[in-house]
Amino acid sequence: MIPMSKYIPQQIEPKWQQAWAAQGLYDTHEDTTRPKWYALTMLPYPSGDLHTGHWYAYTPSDAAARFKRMNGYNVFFPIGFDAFGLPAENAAIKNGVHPKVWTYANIERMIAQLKRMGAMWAWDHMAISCDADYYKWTEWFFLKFYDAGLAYREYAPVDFCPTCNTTLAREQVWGDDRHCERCGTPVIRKSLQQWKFRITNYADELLDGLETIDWPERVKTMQTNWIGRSRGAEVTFATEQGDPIVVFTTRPDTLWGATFMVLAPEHPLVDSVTTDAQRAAVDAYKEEATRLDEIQRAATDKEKTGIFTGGYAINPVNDERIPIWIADYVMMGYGTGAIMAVPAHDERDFAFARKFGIEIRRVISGPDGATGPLEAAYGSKSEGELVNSGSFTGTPVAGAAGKVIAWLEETGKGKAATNYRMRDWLFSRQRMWGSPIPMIHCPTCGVVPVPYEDLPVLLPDDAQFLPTGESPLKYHEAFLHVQCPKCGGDAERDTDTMDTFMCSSWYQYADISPNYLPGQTIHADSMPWDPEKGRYWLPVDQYTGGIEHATMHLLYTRFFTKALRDIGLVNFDEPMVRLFNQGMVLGTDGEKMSKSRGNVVNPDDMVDRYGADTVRGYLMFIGPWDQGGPWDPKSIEGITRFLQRAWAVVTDAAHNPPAGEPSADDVRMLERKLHQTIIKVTDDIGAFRFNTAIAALMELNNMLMKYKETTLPKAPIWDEAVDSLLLLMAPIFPHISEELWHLRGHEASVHVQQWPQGSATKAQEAMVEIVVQINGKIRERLQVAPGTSAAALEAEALANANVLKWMDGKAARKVIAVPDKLVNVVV
RNA sequence: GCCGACGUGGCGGAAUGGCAGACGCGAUAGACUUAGGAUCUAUUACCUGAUAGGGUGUGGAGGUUCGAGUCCUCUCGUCGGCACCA
Repeated sequence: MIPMSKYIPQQIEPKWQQAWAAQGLYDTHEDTTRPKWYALTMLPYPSGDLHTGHWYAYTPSDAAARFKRMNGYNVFFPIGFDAFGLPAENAAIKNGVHPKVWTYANIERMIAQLKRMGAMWAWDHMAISCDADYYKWTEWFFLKFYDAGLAYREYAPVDFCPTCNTTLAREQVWGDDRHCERCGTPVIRKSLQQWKFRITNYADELLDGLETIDWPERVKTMQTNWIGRSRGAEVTFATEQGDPIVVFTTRPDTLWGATFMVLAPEHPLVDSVTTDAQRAAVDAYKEEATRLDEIQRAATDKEKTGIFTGGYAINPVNDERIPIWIADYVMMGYGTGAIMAVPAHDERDFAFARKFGIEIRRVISGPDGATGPLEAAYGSKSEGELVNSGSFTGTPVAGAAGKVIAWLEETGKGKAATNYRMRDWLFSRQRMWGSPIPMIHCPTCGVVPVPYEDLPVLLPDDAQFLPTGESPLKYHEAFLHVQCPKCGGDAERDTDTMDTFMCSSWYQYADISPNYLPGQTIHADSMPWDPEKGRYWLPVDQYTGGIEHATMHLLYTRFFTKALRDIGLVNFDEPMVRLFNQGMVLGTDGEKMSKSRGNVVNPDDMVDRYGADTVRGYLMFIGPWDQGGPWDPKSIEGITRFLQRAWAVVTDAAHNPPAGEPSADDVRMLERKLHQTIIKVTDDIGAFRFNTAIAALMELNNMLMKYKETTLPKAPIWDEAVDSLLLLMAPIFPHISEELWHLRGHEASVHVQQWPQGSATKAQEAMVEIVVQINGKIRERLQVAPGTSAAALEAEALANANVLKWMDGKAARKVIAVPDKLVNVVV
């Protein structure tokens, strides 16, 4: 007899967490007899305080991992820290503590907080990206990319955050006001020497690969937009002097409508095409364009400006002479920095031509055959046909572009071309707390890579942090000065560090065997992780994390994996087979939790009060995981009550059983409910629908609660139901289910048990209720055996007195009968 | 401007085209209790009605269907992404 007792999570949770750790219950072992499952959640930054958002990201993914494990998978579920980053450095400047000290203190604190979640993480595989034996490999990857021609250094205008005092990648500049993704400050433009990765080499593959992975459509759409592939043609115009000017166009079918050409103000041919008469005005315009920042230039509602260069270009399709203008609506950074302007069929060119009185020549007829003057640009690609277009006149516009491209290629006037919106990944950061870029600048030899054998380039532990806005590495003599590996002469190290997205691009590989080959000399042909373990575990089967990384981390890590494949380190194309984006848990007021709003819910307080199981369960109960939702301080009580009732079901039942035997009907009813619950919970957890899984668990428990003082607990089905309930609860509520499992006399952990098998036959209702509708309105309900045929249902319905009453003597015009569902009589 | 997601009780939410509102919170009434912000029982979309019953109802307007929260068209609103990208 299980003694009656009370559910006190504060007693059982630490007890089981310690027991699990002592037993090594969650240690990872390769095991070829079971299918592997690599489950990973985006690693946290060690800010020093775990917030509710972390709980919302991690505890459901833990439940999903536990579920997989109980379903026979050998699950690898690592945790670690994405530990480089600016907050550590800012703290150093403020408090004079080295970022390393600050970071590792935070990590220690956060590990303690994370452990309270009761998750099944493989702590023996924890990777920390600021460990020297981790960033040794980050540097190694850089050198491999450099050797493969994927890393290059370029002097160009770049986005710079004046608050973070560093350059940013385009992906890290957000919103209409072009602000810094991490601090919100609007960025400024600076021209600097910066390191970039040729992610654009993989643009097509990054786009096409989206079709092969099971990722949310939202992320795929965002990446598709971000990559921004557009297909068209490059057409070579010529200046009157004979210099070629290549333009990119998506509408080669409108070439005959080009009435002028526009160059970006920065275009290299501007000076040579400009006539002396126009030179002063052109120079003034160029200066004005440089002065305007990107935001002002990019404002779409801005009035078009531009100036005639005095020069002319020859349109290769008809040898027409067209004026060359410069205008800031043409960007040097996209396409070729030059366009053919077809005002009749492009909105922007139309506005420009209207303003400056340039000819608008129609080369596509309207859907009605109209060829008259246009009041607005007509851009249809499907309706109308080409007019005034030489030998192409009369070609339907649908498909015309392809025909024109073929002709351009035949005649050598142009060729098919594809352009991308995405740019190369600028990853140099002018900050100290990141992985050093292992490059040396030698006055004699130029830029020289650090030899692989000399890795890692270590960050100095004695750097001085001053509020100058500049990296301490620039002033650290011991770090800075180095002998050139090539000529042996005095040289300097690169003082930029890598974007932390470089570190997080490969943590899924680091986790396999963290800090691989610690302290050892590594070479160009070394392997950054244990190859045998890698073959077993990779790639990641299920990745989870926030959508905010859609065009940053989630794009970079895909690029990284494709580059590793081409270098020969992995044999797959995509790092994460499946992705799930959880939503955001909001404050009580429905707004994003923030200190300034004062709506922050501290998870540690909640765990102190309710226990981890309640917090876990409540977060999963709020709503669909990908939707997020507001924290309701009252609603969480419902989960605590549920757990208390589950406790009561186990500990109270059959203390004072009434005399007699349980009825067969009751036994059957409980069996039915049990199997319905198993089927529902299995489906739901498998699809991350934790909210409805918990609702189903509550329903089963409510039934057990209702019958616990009856004779039913004497029946074997009772024990089966209670044990199954605990098994079904185990992924979401690991502590209480473990405690109750043992209270019921089981020896082995609930978490190593087999997931219960639901039986559709046993879940079948004895009688089903058939709704009878007259003209779609419910008028009667029939109890019939499941599977009763449509014909039998129809007969029974039409014989029913109440049905006949509502039919009001009219004949049935049509009867729809659906077995186990309904009968609809149309009169 | 373009693309995408989402609009259901007082609240969070549930519903393979087939009984709208599961489950939970809150509320109301009752039981137990010295007490209750504990626990248990019952009720709880709205209108009407004493009950039975009847009617209405998933942002709005149409449509498809025997039948629509679900599918289609238009529209309003909220949120997100992209945007002088040629």
